[in-house]
Amino acid sequence: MLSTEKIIDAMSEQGLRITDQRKTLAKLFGEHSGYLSAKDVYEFMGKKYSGLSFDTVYRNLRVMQELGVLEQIVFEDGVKFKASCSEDHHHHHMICLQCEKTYPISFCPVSMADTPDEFQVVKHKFEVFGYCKDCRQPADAGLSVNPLSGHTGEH
Amino acid sequence: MLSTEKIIDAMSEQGLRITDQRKTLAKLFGEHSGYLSAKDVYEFMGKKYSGLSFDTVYRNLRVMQELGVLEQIVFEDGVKFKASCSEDHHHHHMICLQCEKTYPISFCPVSMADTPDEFQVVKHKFEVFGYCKDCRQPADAGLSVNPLSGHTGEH
DNA sequence: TTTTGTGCAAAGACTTTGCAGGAAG
DNA sequence: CTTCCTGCAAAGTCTTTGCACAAAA
Repeated sequence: MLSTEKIIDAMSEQGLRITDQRKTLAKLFGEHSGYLSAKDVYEFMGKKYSGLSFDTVYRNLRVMQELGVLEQIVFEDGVKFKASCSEDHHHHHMICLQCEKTYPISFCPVSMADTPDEFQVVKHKFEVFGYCKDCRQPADAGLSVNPLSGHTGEH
Repeated sequence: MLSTEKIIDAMSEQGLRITDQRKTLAKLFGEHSGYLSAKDVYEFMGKKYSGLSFDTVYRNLRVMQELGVLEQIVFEDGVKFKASCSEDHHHHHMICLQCEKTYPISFCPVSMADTPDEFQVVKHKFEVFGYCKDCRQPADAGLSVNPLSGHTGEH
């Protein structure tokens, strides 16, 4: 994941002005490895900047995403952001349903899925959801822990 | 994919009233194998029902999704619906970026991704995007056709 | 001092909710 | 004839845009 400094450097190199708010944003994402919604970010920033407006948060999130320092993912419950991965090789993720931190998976299933030749593969998505070691749930919490019985978006 | 009749039967069995609009909805999803947005559905239904209101479309889509006859997926550009899969075994999908039809993939990568024991796997998502045989794109259309170079949401 | 960022206000897109009349069973 | 469905109107949520002032380089 990109560090606070790398985020600031990247913004600076692209000619963006390094305002105090943007420094704080860089720090937030540089130190928080989970996903954050625009509202999360607004609430966090609001603690420091009393007159903060929502549109500036949106603008900065968008600028940072377009610049490539933030990744934007659409979850069922809305759009969320986190610092881009610094790993440069292709990989996938485990995502914790509690803290929304991500952990890399180096295995890539695409070559093993026998997609017929007449289907032109462009991109793919492989995500494993569950609870990380810090957020373990009781086994009987009503959620299956059998990897083959929990389904999301695979239909 | 569920047929028009199965959709209607399921709704009827659950005590839902089979109105003309709902018959048309069942027919739409029973015969269209791609994903449709609420707007798509509204526009289609609007051709037949002049005084149609958006909220009724939303209500019916939600009811049908909660009943299980429709599947709802969040794409980058919004929420979309299609008839539920009738296949009862676990599978994944190839999704055409042009027509948004889906094609089953029986291979499931979860067991092969070496998720550490301390990560409690709950569910997973594996989707392959591209162009189906009816929607092939020229190879130089600016989109990679290399399955290993196209990335979406895997970071 | 020039260019970009910010807050404010407003609007826009999408979705949900309360209500009263109308239709299904 | 009872219950559910529909359209209408309104409101709610999330996000974007235009403008004038303020701040960065």
